[in-house]
Amino acid sequence: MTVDLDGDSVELAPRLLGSVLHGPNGSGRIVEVEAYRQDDSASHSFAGPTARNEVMFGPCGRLYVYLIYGMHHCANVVTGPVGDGQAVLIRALEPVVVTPAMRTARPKARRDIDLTNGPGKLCQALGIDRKHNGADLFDAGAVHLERQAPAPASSIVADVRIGISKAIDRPWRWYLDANPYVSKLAR
DNA sequence: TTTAGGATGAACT
DNA sequence: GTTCATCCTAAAA
Repeated sequence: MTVDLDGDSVELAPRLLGSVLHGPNGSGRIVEVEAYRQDDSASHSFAGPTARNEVMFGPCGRLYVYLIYGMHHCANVVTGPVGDGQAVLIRALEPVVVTPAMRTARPKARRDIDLTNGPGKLCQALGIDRKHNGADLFDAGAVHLERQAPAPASSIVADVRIGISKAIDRPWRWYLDANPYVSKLAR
């Protein structure tokens, strides 16, 4: 059941493109991801387990949610075996259906595009916050993941990650080519 | 259209 | 006290 995510985040991240993340306010298809590993100075898990990142070191298939810049939440899918701190950051979603709840949750979004085209935005739109930290994504709850067949390799673009200051050279960000919900395109 | 800077709180040094 | 896997607004071009 969860065997699917029991591997290396760098291998698994691009294979999550196309799967659907369900939240309290609605659902979205994953169109942009980034991989983070323990041997990666940009990862929260780099320096070992702490109170904040302990979910990353737990079983795969759980949700790791944290607060960034004092006001935004970011959602990650934990991968790999227990004791290995790695995860895949969900950077952008394409709404399956734009629900009234998503609109209400993101009054700043003028266009549908602005609803979920960034890691903080998608958490706000779907209603995901720290109370969902550690949630089992394979358990049919308010927040869960619906696996779909991986997107074809020909539709996936690899690029460097965004918003980090360390290990900036690793091409561990993947997104669906030409998808309008991708937060930032290749330079 | 693009760019620069501020907001805001928890973890960590 | 500093850092941060971001977003939004206002101002410049």
